[in-house]
Amino acid sequence: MSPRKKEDNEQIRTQRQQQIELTALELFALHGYHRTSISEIAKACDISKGLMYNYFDSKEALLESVLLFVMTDAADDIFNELVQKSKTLSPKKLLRHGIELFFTAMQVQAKFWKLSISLSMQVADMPRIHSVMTGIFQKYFVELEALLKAGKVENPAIRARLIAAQLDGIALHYIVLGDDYNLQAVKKMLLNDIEKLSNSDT
Amino acid sequence: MSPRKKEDNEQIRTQRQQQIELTALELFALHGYHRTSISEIAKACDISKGLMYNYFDSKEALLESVLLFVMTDAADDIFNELVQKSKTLSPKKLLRHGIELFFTAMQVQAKFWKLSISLSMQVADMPRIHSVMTGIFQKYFVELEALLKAGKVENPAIRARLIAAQLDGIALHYIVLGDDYNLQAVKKMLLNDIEKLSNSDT
Amino acid sequence: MSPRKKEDNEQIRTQRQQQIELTALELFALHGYHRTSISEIAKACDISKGLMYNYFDSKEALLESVLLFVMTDAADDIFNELVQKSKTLSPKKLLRHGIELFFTAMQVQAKFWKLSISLSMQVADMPRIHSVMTGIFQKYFVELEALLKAGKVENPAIRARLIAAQLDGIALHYIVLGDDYNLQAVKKMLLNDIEKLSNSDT
Amino acid sequence: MSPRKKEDNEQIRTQRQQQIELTALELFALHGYHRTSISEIAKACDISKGLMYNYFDSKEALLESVLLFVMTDAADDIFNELVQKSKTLSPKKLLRHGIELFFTAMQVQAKFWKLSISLSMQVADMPRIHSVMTGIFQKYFVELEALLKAGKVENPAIRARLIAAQLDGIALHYIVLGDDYNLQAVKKMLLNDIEKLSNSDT
DNA sequence: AATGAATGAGGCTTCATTCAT
DNA sequence: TATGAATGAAGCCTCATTCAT
Repeated sequence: MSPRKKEDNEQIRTQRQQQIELTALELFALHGYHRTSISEIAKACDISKGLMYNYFDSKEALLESVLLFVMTDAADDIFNELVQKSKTLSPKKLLRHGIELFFTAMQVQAKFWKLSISLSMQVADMPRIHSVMTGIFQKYFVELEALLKAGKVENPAIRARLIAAQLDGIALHYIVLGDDYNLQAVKKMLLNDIEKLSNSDT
Repeated sequence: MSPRKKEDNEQIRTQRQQQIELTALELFALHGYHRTSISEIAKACDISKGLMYNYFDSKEALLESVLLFVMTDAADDIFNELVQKSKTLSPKKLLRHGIELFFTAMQVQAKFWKLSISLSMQVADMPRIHSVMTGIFQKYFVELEALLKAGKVENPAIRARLIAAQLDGIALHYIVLGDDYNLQAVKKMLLNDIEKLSNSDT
Repeated sequence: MSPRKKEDNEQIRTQRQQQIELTALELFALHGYHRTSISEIAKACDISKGLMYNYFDSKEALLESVLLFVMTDAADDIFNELVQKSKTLSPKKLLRHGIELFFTAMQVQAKFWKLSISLSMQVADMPRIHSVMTGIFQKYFVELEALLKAGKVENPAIRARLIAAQLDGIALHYIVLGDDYNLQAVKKMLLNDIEKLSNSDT
Repeated sequence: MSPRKKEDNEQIRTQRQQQIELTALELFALHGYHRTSISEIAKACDISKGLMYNYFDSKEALLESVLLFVMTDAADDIFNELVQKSKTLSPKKLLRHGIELFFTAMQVQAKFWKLSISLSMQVADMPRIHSVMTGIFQKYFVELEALLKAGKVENPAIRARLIAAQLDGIALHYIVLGDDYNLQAVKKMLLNDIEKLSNSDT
């Protein structure tokens, strides 16, 4: 009945959607959400403006999609790898490894952090986006807390928040200051701190 | 023609300018830079749109001015108070006091943080703003470093960056999560950590 | 290749076309011609947008078709019923019956009236639609005139126009004011007037 | 203080507003509300699109303004003249005169009628416009009712609705059919009917 | 016959900025 | 110094229509 086969269409849709999301992530992260126009994204995707609305109901819906995409596909990577390793590594080493992953991701997936942080400041007017953002942070806390609990760290809930804040703060400074920021030295000291933390608990 | 003396005029000018900056800060922080129009600011100041351009060349120039104002007048408050106290308090107590000031400021001057952080993400396109922002952070690091050096903390330069990151990370989470974030518990643990840090140095 | 016989195909085509017209009438009347999109109609018909153009060359052609359909199939109902009754009823009773039919139709087929009237105002730009509309009115006059002539009413041509105007005016007010309009009282008085009219002619 | 004097500005505003409203009335009536774009109106006024929004918050607000303007400035003319004459004419002659005024207005102010009628069909989605429209009709009924009551016509409330419907129906047909509609003959018969109506009440 | 991805023109609206006064 | 009318570019979004399959 259908001319272009159904699977073909579905594939086209999926590909296009991902293409738009990736491009939007790129541009949102680079210039910020408000400075990036639908036109720009469409042009970067080499499609018409109108087609954007075949895939996303509005600019805000696109943003939401990008955030969810990034959260599930990108942020999860760290935790997934940790989950894999968790079978072989001790909690202590796992935490250390997790932090190292964070530093790598921060540099590699700078886009994600930049977008997340910049958005997190201006989402009061966008309730759906705000709830996605808080979801990201809360999940982050919870997973870290589980890791710390496994490592028998004292007061893991609050400690998780402190470590998360530490990491996000570093990311923030790194994003703003770029290579002027001595990331390696900071990382080294942080790992050293964490080491002591675990020691003091054993 | 001009019964008002020159000095009066200059004073009025300065006051107006500050009024505009304060209003802009308020609105930029509340709704974001892009969502705040010159019209809104003018209306909130009870002056005409045209007059705005008598004081600031452009919206971006106003933003720059706001940031500078905020950096010199607002952010300095913490350090100034610390400088005052530095004559009577030990470095250890001074650091503790500084952190407590930070937490107070974070809650009281949330506007400033929100604006600063959100802007700091999107300034690649605004070089002047970017350089103001990096200036803010660098100054922040340097002053903290001096404090730590006085307290004989090891490796004060990097430690200063870590503490600053810790604080900014907490601010970031607090801004995003609001009262869902257990600020008091975090603060308590952080102070405890700092305490140990200083202890290990004595 | 085609196991379906030709006649079946034609039947399907005709059914589809009517289905589209009916759906379009519904939606045009509900939201207005301009606020109803081809997409909406297609979705309501559970067919694709593309297929719409297999049946109608353009949105305007669809409108024209809808109007013609409505004129021939819907408006005629009143007259057809009258024609049926005309064999048994006296002209006087026939007129009375016709008016009662009109009131019923106005309430039951409000869609038709709403669409017809609203379109009739804006057809200067749509000559084909305009000619369809004028055709509807002229036919209406002529049939009413015949009825009046049979009833020996004086000056039936102009009287037909007056009665038609009376009815359309009532419909207009009823459509705008809805149930705030005292339709029953108006109907009663109108029938009474008509009664007198016929009386004065006997 | 003010550069261009306040009165000047007010005058400019008033003139522009009226100019826009008049132009909009013209175009809305000619092509319908939905087919008339803000762009077109602006162009016809020889001003920028942007300026339109200095005077009206939205296209719908402009429409509302046009309707109110037309209702108070145009529709009132008939009643005002009647009020003037009411001191010298008998109610019977007054009604006759009113109807003659209506016919004149219908031809002279065709725009108003066309707009009103065409809008009245499609305002279900625009509550503010709908309430303006119903207000127009209700006022119309009430004033006519008062006139009839003064003329001691039986059941003036319903009779007012019937006459109003009669007039609006004639207007409707005249608008659609234009000069094919025998307006003079219809008018003559209508006046004759009204004459009888009053007679039968004396 | 049928689909729906894709286009592109056009619609409404906002807003930084200019300028006559 | 001060106003606010005016501009024009740009933004988001809708939709009739086309076309490859």
